[in-house]
Amino acid sequence: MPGGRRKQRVSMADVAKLAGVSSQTVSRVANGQSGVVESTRELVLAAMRELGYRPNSAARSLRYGRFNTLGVILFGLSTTGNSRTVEAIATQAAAEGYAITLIPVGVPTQDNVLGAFTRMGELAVDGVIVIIEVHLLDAATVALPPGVHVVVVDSDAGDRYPVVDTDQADGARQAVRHLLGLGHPTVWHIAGPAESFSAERRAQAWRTVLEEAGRPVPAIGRGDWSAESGYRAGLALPDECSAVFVANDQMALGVLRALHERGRRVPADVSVVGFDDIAEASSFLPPLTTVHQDFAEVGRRCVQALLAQIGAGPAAPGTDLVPTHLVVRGSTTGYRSVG
Amino acid sequence: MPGGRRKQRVSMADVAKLAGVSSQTVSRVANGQSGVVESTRELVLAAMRELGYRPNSAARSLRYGRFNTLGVILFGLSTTGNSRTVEAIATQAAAEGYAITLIPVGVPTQDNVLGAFTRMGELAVDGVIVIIEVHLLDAATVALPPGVHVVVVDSDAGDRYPVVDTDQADGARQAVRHLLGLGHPTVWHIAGPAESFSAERRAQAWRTVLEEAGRPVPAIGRGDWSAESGYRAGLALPDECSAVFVANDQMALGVLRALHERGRRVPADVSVVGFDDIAEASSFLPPLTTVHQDFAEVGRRCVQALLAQIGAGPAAPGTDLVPTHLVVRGSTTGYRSVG
DNA sequence: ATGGGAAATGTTTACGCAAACATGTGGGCG
DNA sequence: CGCCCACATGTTTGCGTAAACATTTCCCAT
Repeated sequence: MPGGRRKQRVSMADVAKLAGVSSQTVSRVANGQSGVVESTRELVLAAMRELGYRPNSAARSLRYGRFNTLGVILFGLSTTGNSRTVEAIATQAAAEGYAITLIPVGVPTQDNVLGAFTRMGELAVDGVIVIIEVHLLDAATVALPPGVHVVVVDSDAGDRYPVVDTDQADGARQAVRHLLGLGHPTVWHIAGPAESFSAERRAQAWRTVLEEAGRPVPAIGRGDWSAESGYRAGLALPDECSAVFVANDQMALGVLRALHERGRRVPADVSVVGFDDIAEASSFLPPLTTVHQDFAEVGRRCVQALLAQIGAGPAAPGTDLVPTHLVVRGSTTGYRSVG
Repeated sequence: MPGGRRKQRVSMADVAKLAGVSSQTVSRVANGQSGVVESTRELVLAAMRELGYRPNSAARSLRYGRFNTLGVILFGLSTTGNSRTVEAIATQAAAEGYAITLIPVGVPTQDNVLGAFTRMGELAVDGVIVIIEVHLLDAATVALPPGVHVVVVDSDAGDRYPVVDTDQADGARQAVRHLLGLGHPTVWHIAGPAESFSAERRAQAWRTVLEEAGRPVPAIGRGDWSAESGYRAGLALPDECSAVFVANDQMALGVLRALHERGRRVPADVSVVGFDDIAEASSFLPPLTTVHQDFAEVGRRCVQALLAQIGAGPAAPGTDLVPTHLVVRGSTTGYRSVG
């Protein structure tokens, strides 16, 4: 029964023996180097096919000192932003000849982050992209093995590492100004969790715009990014609220439901703006006005920044902001004083 | 300028020299083997810390012949199911001491799939999980390098590989039976793309239940899983439709919007059932009755099945189905004859 | 024909780690 | 007091690859 017991992997030496050449010649053929006569090349290729030869990447990595792999440390793929960013990273990395290794951190405790960083030090990666939006990163950065190339997404570590991020603040500004421009006296805000940098940055921008416009700053609402939490926050909005900027689209969905249940029409009575522009936003009832994030571009820039580091040595800290833009749909309209 | 040029990585030999022991002793300490006296261990650990030693996983892999890494081939993380399955896979793999490498296939053409499989052959992975729901897999399987351990998700490759999948058919049956049980004369269906196995299996089960119940089988609608396509399909539903089973929650969202625009109330005039139970489903207007999929369990079983193969040799083909269950919310209600 | 030289191919070596085997060291027991 | 054994530590070796260097081949110019 052939194949019952898996044979050893085929090495260059095996191919060389079958082809009757030296293993170095096999190596040359495998790497497409010149200096191998056509007939020999054919011979070697035939032997490779016959034996099903596949290069051993461990040996190759050992030889070259590089893995052609990037690590991505994150908490979860469940948030829209993360999965889309990771997808873009994977795609861009593949285009550059790199594979990506996922290093999930289960629960966002500091211990776990430290553990992931430690493990990562032993992983076969040439560089790391950290997608950890919470403040935990602060304390953990000290544990990052020295000499490891790092790019951080969505954080305020811009003083220590190269950071790529969506221009959260500008997106929030656009959202709030849009609502003020529609004549609303002020704008309520339902923010994400306090530990999140994005949430803080969006909330901060919201507050600043209101203050600069001399408008009252209403009490802030809080959610945990989930639609359910948005629903609860929506129920808590006061009756005089005519415009609300919600920190992400999922929570905005919950807000729409809460307002609906309270008999408040959107946008006639209340205008709602979200953030992210998830694919479903245009199918909400009503279609959601929201801030579009270019996750793909974030992923792309991450990879480029990291590869640049790997190629040219450590990069200067700093923040690279990807622009956002407001997409106006049906959930916002001009202010009409409430009876 | 120290650090301007990155120093060579620290090897066991460096640590050994500093600690004044042999590299083998360093190896023993690094792997926590017994047979090293405490004082020596301390010495070595101190040297490791001082030099910032980190084991080289390429050398380790070369030595052991294993990578402790699993590959995941997929088209994209943009679908809810994929990203949640991948997350579960990553988590479970991490718990078992394995990292996971993502191998994205950009556009689902056969060439690209073949390319990914070829590349994968050269990747540093001990096994592969294939998450490719479309029929393209058929032709591509021939390209899977022999001797590579494989588990497939969401496919009909059960005759060739071990397959783990959600029990699509049973979920669809529950959905349709629920609607019939509410008194609806028949049930419309908006299916996913024809190339998708899941879509086909859900549609097939829908048809079978109707036929077994002796009900008329209405013309099938089609979408591409997106909310937008669900919207279009919803606009196309005939007026006499009182119950519709939509192949995923995103499309169901679009259907809800379409029905709303047409002035048809849900669930009073039309009952709607989705599939997936995404987190947002409970915040739709109205909250969506849908079939819950346990993506986490799928991911877990994938990893377990794959590791079992790696440990014990090739596994028999076959399909491992993860149960689903219907979650009844506000989008379905008893049939009332229309006008 | 013959020497020179370029092109083709072969041989040696090191990458970092750890198993297998070899050596050293000290303590217990007859 | 001496022998032997258990345990600590050192040395050798090979995993698969490819750079660096060595050798062979063969064609061409003289």
